[in-house]
Amino acid sequence: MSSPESQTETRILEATLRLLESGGGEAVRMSDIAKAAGISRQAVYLHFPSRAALLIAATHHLDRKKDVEARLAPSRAAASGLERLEAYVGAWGTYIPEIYGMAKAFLALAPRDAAAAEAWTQRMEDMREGCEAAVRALARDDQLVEGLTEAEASDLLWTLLSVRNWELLRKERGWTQERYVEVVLESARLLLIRP
Amino acid sequence: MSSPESQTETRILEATLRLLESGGGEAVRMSDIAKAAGISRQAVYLHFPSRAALLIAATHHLDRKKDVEARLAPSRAAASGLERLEAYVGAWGTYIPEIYGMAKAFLALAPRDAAAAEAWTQRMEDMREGCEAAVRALARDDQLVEGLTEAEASDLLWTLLSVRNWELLRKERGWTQERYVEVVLESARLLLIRP
DNA sequence: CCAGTTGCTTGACACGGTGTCAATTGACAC
DNA sequence: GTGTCAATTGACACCGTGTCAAGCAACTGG
Repeated sequence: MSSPESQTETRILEATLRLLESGGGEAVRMSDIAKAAGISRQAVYLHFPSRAALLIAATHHLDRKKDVEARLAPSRAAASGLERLEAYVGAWGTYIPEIYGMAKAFLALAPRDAAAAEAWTQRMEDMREGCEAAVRALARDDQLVEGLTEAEASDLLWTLLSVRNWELLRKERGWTQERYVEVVLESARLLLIRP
Repeated sequence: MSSPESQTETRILEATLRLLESGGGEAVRMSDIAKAAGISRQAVYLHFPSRAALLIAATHHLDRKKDVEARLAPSRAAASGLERLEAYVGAWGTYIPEIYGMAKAFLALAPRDAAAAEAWTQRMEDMREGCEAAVRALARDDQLVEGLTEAEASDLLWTLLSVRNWELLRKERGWTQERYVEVVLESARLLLIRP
């Protein structure tokens, strides 16, 4: 799980990310990854016991590469609840496109693979904690809308920010990334801030 | 596609719906359906050329059974834009749970089957037309929020009402169906109605 | 220099699920 | 009876995942 990561492992993970990034999603087979990494298909199994495990390892690799923590720092540092909300929505909204290939692979695998489903659920759970923190900050400022509990408000924000929604607006409906962030930000304000 | 539907075909379709309804989703194999319909696996292929085609036929069967048109009538008949929006959100919001099994199967199949993806996209396209109509009615009443084009407002409503969002709130976060409808309705008002 | 270990290769194979094909059977109609 | 139709059985191809065994090349240490 957390052994120092050999030369070859890194190559496999990098190849995986490369393939996922270029739209692949489901169509990234173990053999594709092996080929991209320049090794045999079987050799991949010497390092990762299953496709699900490889994908999970690849997300960790991606997180380290993208430095998730640094991105969330501004949100955590925000003075007011409103600022915190805005920073969080902005950060996550711009993070989604970078992890979309990964997300797609997980979402496609999840219905058939319990381990993948579990891993994805966990990540979404983590994301929801950010939502909760923002909502709590709003509540502390007495800025949270009436008519929603803190839990409900967190769920609503979490849903609004889901990768699927991003996919719908960006990919299906052709929104630009800028417009997506603008509208989602404004929506979050309308839904969560007391008028 | 639209031949009169034999005895056996009906039995297959009914069996399919029965299995999908009981949570199955992905785990509904051709052999399961055959067994449930009381025929051999191969016989299913005598009536439907592929799993995707069978699922598509099953949605049509479901639509007829659930009488989609009747459900949408109140929305179409609404006098004001606001009423139309409310009727539409209410109707669709209560329809989702009834088609959820079906939707799950499509969503799981779509990444690997172009025909299934196409069929699902088409259905979502139809649903979006309802959103567009509601938004147009709002605009006609001069009630549409500023800052969104009609197309954007339709997309936003369409996204808000997505099956995935329903799934997130109801299945992942444990919301009740009533609360889901209430909150989504109120959200639609907040996002789309000029204050 | 040889022995052992490590990391990879090749090739073969099992499994599960979809989809195809051929031969057969049973029922019903003319 | 003969033909036709709907279904059956059994076998098989294809794909992608995952497993296993044997071999090989390079490095390491005695």
